[in-house]
Amino acid sequence: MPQLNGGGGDDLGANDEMISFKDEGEQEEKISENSSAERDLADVKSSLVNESETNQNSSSDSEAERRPPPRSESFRDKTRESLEEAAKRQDGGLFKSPPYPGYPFIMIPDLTSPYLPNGSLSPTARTYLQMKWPLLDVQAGSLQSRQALKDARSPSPAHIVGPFCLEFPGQADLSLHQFHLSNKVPVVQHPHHVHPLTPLITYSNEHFTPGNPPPHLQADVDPKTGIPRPPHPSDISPYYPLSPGTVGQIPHPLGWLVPQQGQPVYPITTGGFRHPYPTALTVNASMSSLLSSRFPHHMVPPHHSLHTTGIPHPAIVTSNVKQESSHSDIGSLNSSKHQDAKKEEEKKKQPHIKKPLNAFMLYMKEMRAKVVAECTLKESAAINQILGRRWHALSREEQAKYYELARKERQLHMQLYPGWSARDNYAGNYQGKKKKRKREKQAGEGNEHREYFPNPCLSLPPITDLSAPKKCRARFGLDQQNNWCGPCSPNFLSFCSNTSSL
DNA sequence: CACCCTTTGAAGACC
DNA sequence: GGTCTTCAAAGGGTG
Repeated sequence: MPQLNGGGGDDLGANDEMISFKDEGEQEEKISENSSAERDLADVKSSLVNESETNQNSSSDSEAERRPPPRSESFRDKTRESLEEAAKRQDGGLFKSPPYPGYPFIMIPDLTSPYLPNGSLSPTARTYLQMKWPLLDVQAGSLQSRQALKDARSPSPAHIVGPFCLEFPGQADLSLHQFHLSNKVPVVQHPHHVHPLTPLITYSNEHFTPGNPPPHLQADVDPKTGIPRPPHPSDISPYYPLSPGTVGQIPHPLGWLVPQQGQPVYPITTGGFRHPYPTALTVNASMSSLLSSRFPHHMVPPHHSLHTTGIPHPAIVTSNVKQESSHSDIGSLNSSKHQDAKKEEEKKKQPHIKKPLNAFMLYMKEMRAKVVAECTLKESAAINQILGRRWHALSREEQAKYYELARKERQLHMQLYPGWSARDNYAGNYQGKKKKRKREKQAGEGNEHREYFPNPCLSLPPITDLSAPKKCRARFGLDQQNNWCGPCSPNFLSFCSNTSSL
């Protein structure tokens, strides 16, 4: 289990002890197991890398280099080297080896170890935790069961297996040091060179016997994949004291948690959250002090309820509603209309809580600037195509970082907005900015079965949607085949099979 | 000015 | 349970 070098209380030292592979044999086994699948994936991925991209990124290229080498031994060695490098680089000692072979993504520090013999938190641990998980100091309490439920179905991509690779600190990929989750926050180099993804990084197994994980972790296994899952943040929250002053000094990997340079980067909602949001989520004293120290008083309501604390979150977007005008209109409305208007108004007052970003979105956010800089492209659609391909070209370990980060985002989002559902943002529910979805149009135009020709500069072959027949079947059902479009109808299929056999 | 485009992933809806 | 749809970000393009 990852942990801080807290046991001895000597925070940043003892670099040479950091990479202790007590479970090396076991780990090697697991790596070997995964290596073939990893090779396959790497092959598939490398085949996805188009020429234009590789040309564009001759400097980087290194995507191929970054991919895990086929040999597990060299992979392990490389990992070890990277770990050592990383450890030397990372303020000495915060980053340690992946102690849990079975915990591919374990990045939560061992929170039993950061404490000094006298019971207090070691300075390093305290600083680290304050930096990385300021908002996780939430007394999750009632949330835990719910979260556990969600955890069980939270994504754990089957292709992401094996020990978490710490190669990235050793990579000269600046972008990884620029990671920000915040909206509209300029990408900047991390001042302390603390990897922004540090929550994803494992620590020394000093206090862990690989085969004997803590009980609360043992039980945390993805029921679908069987892959052990890292503990969710609420597990660590009780050990996560905050003191105002230290947090703001270092940009948070989840950038929105900490206002950048004192700017209210994210709009503070004055309307609070809608009623269904429970008040069970509370902020402990240290959290409150953090908030009150970092935000004006009017932003920090006196009472409990994290969601009413006015924590600036990028996910919150207040709709631009002219409340005054609606007030003046109310008088002229009859009672029913009045009520409707009132409801509508209240609806409009609700802040728009955005979906947490998924792994790819996080990746895009980080890499977009880099791609824009490398290419002359400015069109997001084209850039996103490139990013999509790069995403596939990423090694499993690199993708795992983003999956893990996204998972933490979701957990955090869930803690901040326990009652929120993605459904809330569906058109019709959200009264703010609404888009006319293209899908609606496509359904009528029947272009859902078209051949898809992506950006020609990406030199991709056209993709014929072979799964098309399933669409109408899913949409209308088997008993309404008369509603199926031509290509979806069984007759059409038999016709195609006949003609193809000719 | 609102929406489209384009990507992947998560979650909800639908059959 | 499988499939589809919507929405997350981004910003130039389009009507």
